[in-house]
Order: sequence, then C-alpha cells, then structure tokens
Amino acid sequence: MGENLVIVESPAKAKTIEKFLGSGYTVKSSFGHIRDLSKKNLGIDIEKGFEPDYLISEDKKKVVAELKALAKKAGMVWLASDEDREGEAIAWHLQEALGLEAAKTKRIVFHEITKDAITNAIANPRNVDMNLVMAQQARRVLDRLVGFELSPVLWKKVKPKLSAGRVQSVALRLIVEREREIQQFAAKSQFKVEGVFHPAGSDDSALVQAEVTHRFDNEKEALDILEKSKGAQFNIAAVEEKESKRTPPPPFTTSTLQQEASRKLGFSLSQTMRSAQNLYEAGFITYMRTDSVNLSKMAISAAKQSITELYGKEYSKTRQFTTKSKGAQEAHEAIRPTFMSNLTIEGSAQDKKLYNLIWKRTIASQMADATIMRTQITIASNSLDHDFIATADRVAFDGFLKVYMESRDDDQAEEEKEFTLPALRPGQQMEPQTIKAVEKFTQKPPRYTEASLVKKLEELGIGRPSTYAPTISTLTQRGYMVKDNRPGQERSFREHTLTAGKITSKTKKETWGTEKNKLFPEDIGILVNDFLVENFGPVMDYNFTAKIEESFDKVAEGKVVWNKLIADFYKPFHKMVDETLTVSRPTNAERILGTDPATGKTVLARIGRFGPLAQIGDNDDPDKKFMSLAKGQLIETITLEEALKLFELPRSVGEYKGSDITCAIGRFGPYLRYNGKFISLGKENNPYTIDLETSILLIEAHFAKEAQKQIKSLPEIGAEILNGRFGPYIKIGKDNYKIPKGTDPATLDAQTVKEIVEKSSKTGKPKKNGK
DNA sequence: CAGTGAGCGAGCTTCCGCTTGACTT
Repeated sequence: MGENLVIVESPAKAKTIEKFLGSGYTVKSSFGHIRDLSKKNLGIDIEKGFEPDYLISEDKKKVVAELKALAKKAGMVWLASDEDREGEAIAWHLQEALGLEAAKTKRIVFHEITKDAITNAIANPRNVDMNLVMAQQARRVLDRLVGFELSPVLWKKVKPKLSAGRVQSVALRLIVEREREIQQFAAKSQFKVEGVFHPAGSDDSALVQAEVTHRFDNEKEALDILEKSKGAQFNIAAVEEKESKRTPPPPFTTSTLQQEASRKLGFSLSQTMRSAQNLYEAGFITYMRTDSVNLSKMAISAAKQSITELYGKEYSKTRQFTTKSKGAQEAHEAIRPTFMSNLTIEGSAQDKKLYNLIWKRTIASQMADATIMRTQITIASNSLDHDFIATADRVAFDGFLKVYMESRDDDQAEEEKEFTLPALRPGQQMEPQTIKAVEKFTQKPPRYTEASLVKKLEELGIGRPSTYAPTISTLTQRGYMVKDNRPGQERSFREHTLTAGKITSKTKKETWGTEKNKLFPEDIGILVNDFLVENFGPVMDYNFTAKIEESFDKVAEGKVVWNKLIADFYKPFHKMVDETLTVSRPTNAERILGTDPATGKTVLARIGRFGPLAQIGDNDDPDKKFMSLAKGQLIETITLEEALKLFELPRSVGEYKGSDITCAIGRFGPYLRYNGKFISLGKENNPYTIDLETSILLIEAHFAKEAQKQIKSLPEIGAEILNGRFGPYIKIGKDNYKIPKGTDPATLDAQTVKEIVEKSSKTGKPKKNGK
C-alpha cells in the first residue's frame, strides 16, 4: 500500500496517472460527485439560510467506504479532482465525507495528463478553495430550488410527472419559438436570372455559368431581362482575381464534436458520446467532456511531427487556440488523440469513424492556412441594367483542407464545388447559350437538430458538456418534443428560358421542406412553455443563466456571500410560484376550429387525458366524439378540414373472401386491418382513398411474404422455424430462440429443437413480452 | 398499429452536474 493516496474523478484517468507517478502512490477515482442534496424532499433548509442537506449518493456508498479505508492508511491524501467549480466541490465533499485531517490533505490540479503537468502539480499543492466551493453550492441550491418548485406547479396545473428547470425549460423555449417562427414565416417568391455563355466564335466547350446577383421581386422584371437579352451583345466587362486565406477550425470540444459527428457521420448525441466514451476508456483519446480548445505542448509537437512526416514541412503551422464560449471552465484539454501517430484504431466501425474525425480535426488545427484564388468575371451588355457575374474558387494551396473541411448546418447551403473558368480577357465578346429566369423562394428558419440545439445552448452559456445530451433526452422523455422526419410538400414554380432567340415558359414542381432528424415541439411542450414564459418570465429569459453565472463568479472571488445571493433570487421567485398556484384555473390549450357542416356542432382541438385530440361537440355535449391528432399535427396549427378528416377513419374498404377490410392510421402510419392482421399501406397509398382492388393486392403480397418467411413448421411441439431480420430462428408461442451456429435450419426436427430450447432456457431467461 | 376522454383519491413524480457500469433487447 502506497504512502500517498491520489483521488481523481475518472477511473480511466486514475489508471494513466498511476503509471506516471509510479511506486509510493495509489491513484483512485471518486466517479464524479459523491454527495448530493437529499432527494426525498427539497434538501434545503430555507429557514436556516438555505442550509443544504447533503447525503452520500446511494451508488457511491461503496466507493466512499473504500476511499475512507485507503485514506486512513495513507500518509497523505491528494485531492486531484478537476480544476473547475464542480471539481473543487468534489474535493471538498471528499474532505468532509472521508473525514480527512487538514494536515494530511492537499489539493492539486492539472488540466492536461502529462508527466510534467502531474509532477508539477504535486510540487505545488494548495488548500481547497472554499469560495469556489460555495459558488458551486450556490449553483446547486439554485438549480434545486428552481427545479423542485417549478415542477410541482406543472403537476398541479398541467399534468403529473412533468418537469421544469433552469436549463431544460430554456432549451424547450428555443424549440417552441423556432417552430412558431417557422409557422409564421411566409415564403417570398423571387426570380433569379442565370445564364450560360461561351466566347463568341468558339465551340461550346468553354462554358461560363453566370448569374445576376440582384433578385427580382416579380416575374415581369425578370422576363424583361430575357426580352432585352434577345439579340443583345454581351462582352466581358471585367476579370478579377483575389487571393484569400482560410484558417482551420480549433480542435474539438464536446459541443463541436457533437455537431460535426452529427453533420458528417449522422450520429445522434448519445451515439457520439457513447462512442467517445469507448475511445476514452481504451486510451485512444483525451477526455470527451470538455469546453476547452487548448492542446498540450506535447500534443502540439506530436501533431507537428505527424504533419511533417505525412504531408511535408510546408503543411505544418502550430497554433494555440483560445476558448470563446460563455462560461467555459476549461478543466481539461480539447478532445484529441492521445497519440497523434495513431492514424487508425481498433474498435467498432462507429468508434473508428469517430476517431478518424477527431484525428483529422486535431491535425488540421495544427496545419497551414489554405490559399484560395477567387476569380470573378463580369459579363455585361449595353441593353441591360444588370451584369452577369461568374465566380470560381481555385485552391492555390490546400493547407489544412488536405485533411479536413468543417461542415455547415444550413441544409440548403450550396455544395462548395470547384469548377474552372476558361481563360477570358476584358472586352472579349460572349454569346449566351441559354438565359433562365427561375422562381426561387426565401428559406424559412431551419428547425433545430440535436446538435444545432446544443450549439445554441452553448452560445447562450446554458448547460455544460456533461449535460447537453441528457438535457435533450429529458425533453424527449417528458413528451415536450420529438426528433422526427417529415415529408416535404410540393409546390410549383415558374421558369422562363431564352434559347436561340425564343422564350419558353414552364410551370415546374419541386419538393420543399423535407425534414430529417429535426426537433419538433409537441402540444404538451408548447403548453408547458407558454405557461412557464407567462408566469416565470425572469427564469425563462435566455440571459438568466449568463447573469446568474456572473453572480456565481462573484461568490468564487469572495465578493458575495453565497446564501445572500440565493436569498435575493428566492424571494421574488417564490412569490411567483405562490401567485401562480393561487390562480385556480388549470391550464389547457383549447382551440375552436369551426363548425362541423354535417351536424352543426363545434369542432375543437385540445389536450385530453391521453394526449392531443380533435373533438366534435362541446365539452358538455354527451354525444361528443373524439379522435387523437395524427403525427405532425399540432393544436395550434390544425385546420377545421384536417380535423374533420380525422373522423373519416377507420374506414371500411370492402370485403375479401368473406372478411372485412378496414383502413386506419396507427402509430407506424396507415394500415389495413384484415382478419386481425395489420398490413402497412406504405407511402404510395392514401388511407382516405385506397380502393378495394389495391387493398386486395396489398393483402395478397403480405401473405406471400409471410409464407416465404416460414422455413419449416413443427406442429407436434408448436414450433416454427422462421426467417427473421437477423437470420433464421425458432418461434414457440411468444418466445424466440437462437439457432446454434453451423446448424442448417431446414434439417431441424422436433427433438433438436427441444434440446435447443432447454439449453437456452438454462442460460437466458425467456423474454418478457412487456414494455 | 385500439380506444380511452372519469370530481372515491394513496403516494408518487421533479432539478443540474460530476462520473460509470448493470441491466436487458
């Protein structure tokens, strides 16, 4: 047993550090926070100056007991939790919970895991900074007060089990307000004029694509350009070439990693974090929950060496980035490979892809600027008021672009493609091949993705690297929002083309507004948001966190006493809670949509016991009818026609072989019901209009497929051998069993199946067919 | 993959941040 006990937060970190420190040091991990406010009640004694009631967390009792025993034997305990507010608090809680003597305890910090940093830390110990600890306590107490006073208001006024909090409620507000911006957005029609030219007298191989930068608000103006272009003389008015530099983006933080993994690899937040955790635990990357873009000296020089070896000296340029994001605590390095010389790693396909992304981003951050030559050609005509402009970018020196290019969020952003322009000189005559006036529509604001929401939260200084992914999953779990795909809508646009002196006009169709993996608010989320914004404005303010963080900083500097800060916040806040509770009317979004032409009754949409619904008849009408709203429909935006349409289903399609066929929309989309079976309609068929003939075809196709699924039937033991998604398997009643490798499923008999079932029930338990 | 849409009313729900497993499917 070592003389010295070092306690860090993460077990993976403990392992590495133990190697650096060698004999005489035992390094253990606390696995994060070990104590927290009591969960049973508020955990805060408001009367006694907001005194916190700390308890050792249930899942940490074992760790604490172990650390306590080790601390007793150690000559010196080194508290080496992270160098930030939370880390300081962990150190203090350890000191308290382990009962450490002051003379036997030292606090050390390092924000990179290198031998130098660690030995340096050991040589420069300090005491626990109580101002910083109290700043954390203020943060913790405030979050508990907000969360545990607001949530019960929602239970009473809206629905049980809902939640509200400083971070999640503002994130929800972003989603709801963006949705409203989109609903209120009216696309404006504009005309874009573009032309394809070639030098006069030359063949068509030297084509130049150019466009008029001005957008025309009406069709007439745009057509006018085409008219004037008929027989017009065009020539090159200017050829300009400009050089520009592009610098690489900084290495990854949690937030930028989540964004790029989402854009480039299509990973969800949780996929990214799970994969990063794997890489971290395997020792391939540094810590994955960080807000810092800092790289250690060692990493920078390793990157320099790799770049020089792989691409040459001219590609290397060492850089140190500085963190700009609000409220960053910078306890760790940026996310980077532990060894830059590892170009690839062993692991799952997902882990490999993520590692590759991290490697490229880190390497790129230490590479030279790219030099881009932009050529701009102006084509003008005396007959026209507007010039045509052609631009082309040429990479003169690729620099960091050799390995990495950052992606962008806006899905409509045009691909940056490189095309070359033919060599042209001013004054040269040009001939138009075609000139087009195309109708374009202004773009609505984009819906958030998980990753772009994180980006926004980080900009506002709301939430921390360890909470981005959990916050977003909480909003989903509460039913406040969904990550979803939505089909686009069709719209027509006008296009006029001038070719060979003749103008042709067409109306074309395009699909717009297709959404993939975007965040949509649900009715309950909209309701909760509006309720919170109306009654708790100050807490729902986008700047609330930023402002309160300034106060926490003052506590950390020793300028403000923590519970004075809390008292100042709590008094007006609690008053808002009390006042809201005395407003007796429970909140329920209800919208009158109009009158049902068939019955003359009122049609309305509201939230019912089981979610949003459409209703024909007033609430006190004993014969009122209900239908749940369909996926994608909101109380706020559903129309009378859409609501009435809901009542057309389920619909009888007809009869086939003596059984009824009905059609309806379920959780997984439209389906046919026939003899107790559900048959999906697919995208091509409309549940409101599908006819008997098409339905029969679908049913027949379904049965044909079912038959194919079956390999063998063993009725004597009630077993069936089926072809499933993961290959053949045995099905008995509701239980499924794997077939051992190397067995041909077609040769299975009752006896062998029995044996397989017996064996598998010994190892695994039969699957429960529950939720 | 339906249909439910309600004054008997227990006991429960919930926050943010720091960390990993221990569980199934």
